[in-house]
Amino acid sequence: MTDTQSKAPIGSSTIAADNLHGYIQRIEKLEEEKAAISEDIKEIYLEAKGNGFDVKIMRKVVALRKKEPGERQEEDAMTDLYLHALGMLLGQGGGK
Amino acid sequence: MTDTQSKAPIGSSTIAADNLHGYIQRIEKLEEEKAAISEDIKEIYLEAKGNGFDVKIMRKVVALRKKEPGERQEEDAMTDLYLHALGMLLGQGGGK
Amino acid sequence: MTDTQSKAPIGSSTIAADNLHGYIQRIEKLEEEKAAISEDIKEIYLEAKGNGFDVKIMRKVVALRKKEPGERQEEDAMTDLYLHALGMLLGQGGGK
Amino acid sequence: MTDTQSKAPIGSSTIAADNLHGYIQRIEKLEEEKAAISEDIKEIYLEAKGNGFDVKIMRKVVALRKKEPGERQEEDAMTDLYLHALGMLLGQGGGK
DNA sequence: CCATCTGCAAATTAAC
DNA sequence: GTTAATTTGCAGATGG
Repeated sequence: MTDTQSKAPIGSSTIAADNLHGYIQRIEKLEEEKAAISEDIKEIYLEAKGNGFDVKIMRKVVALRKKEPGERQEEDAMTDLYLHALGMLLGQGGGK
Repeated sequence: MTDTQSKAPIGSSTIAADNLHGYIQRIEKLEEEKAAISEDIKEIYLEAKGNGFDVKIMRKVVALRKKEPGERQEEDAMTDLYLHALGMLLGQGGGK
Repeated sequence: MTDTQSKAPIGSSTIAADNLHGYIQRIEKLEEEKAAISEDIKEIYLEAKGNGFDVKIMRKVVALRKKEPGERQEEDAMTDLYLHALGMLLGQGGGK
Repeated sequence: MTDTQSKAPIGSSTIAADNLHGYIQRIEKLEEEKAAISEDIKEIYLEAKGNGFDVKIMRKVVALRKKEPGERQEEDAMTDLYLHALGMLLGQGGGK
């Protein structure tokens, strides 16, 4: 197994540079797509605004709907955590 | 009364609610796509890392390429100016 | 009123450089203090751990206590927002 | 059995709770101080901005000064290497 | 237009 | 050493 293959990224060969190029290009492509989507979202908000809706509230609603499921998870995690702590206080294994 | 028809969700709440729903759904769909793309980007960085590249530097490179050359130079010049004012920048050629 | 006084920070005079120096020094001083406090906090956690407590849980508890008051505010804000949205749907002022 | 005395909050929950309380209080006190310092720092940046300095650049400068010179050069060299591999870095002197 | 605030992305740091 | 969590910096939006 040669050095070129195993690890060394740049400096030893142009293969590494090609790889880097590939990675960067793929990333930049995806970032463009992401930016385009952000644009689309903004346009929808504008359209909604044009139809009389309140953009700020809409954003809040979207944020809320995104959070709701996660919040339950967080609560569960806290419950587990408290149970764990309780177990510790009542004499279970030496607190880690 | 033209107000009801022409512009507003107001007054005919069902239609308004439907429209709102539509907007929200379109937005949430797009946000999902955006999140998926972010995931893809992260994976590419991971893959690159697995092949020996330095993720932090790659991010830096991507950021640099995103900036207009002029903007970049301006920022660099300003930074140099500040460093110079502080008595740093003793002539270490390296400059990023 | 001369240029030196009004705005231009660097390039025109050494006064600006001195000011910059002062700002940076004050900032760095404060950041050191901040880092020292972070160290102190870490030590307390270690001490607690040495006495059998679970550091991860303690961190969660501290975080929770920090959030609790704010969460009530957030809930209130959301309630207001919903009331507002409801008002909008029922025919009150044209959504901005 | 010395365990109860020597090490653990376990088994004597009141004492443990008291200890825990003490730790939490000390931590919260320190975190308040830390937050206050962060506020002070922000104010200094604001003040500098009011006197014509560029906050973003100042942050950059502070970050640069925090890094070991060697580390900094290494990072810069690596960035150059990557940019070079991508065919950029055509000789535009400015480079920070 | 400036300042403040929220939400997002990145970097640093801690836990495993 | 790698994932996960806290913290920090940045950008866009909002209100004065």
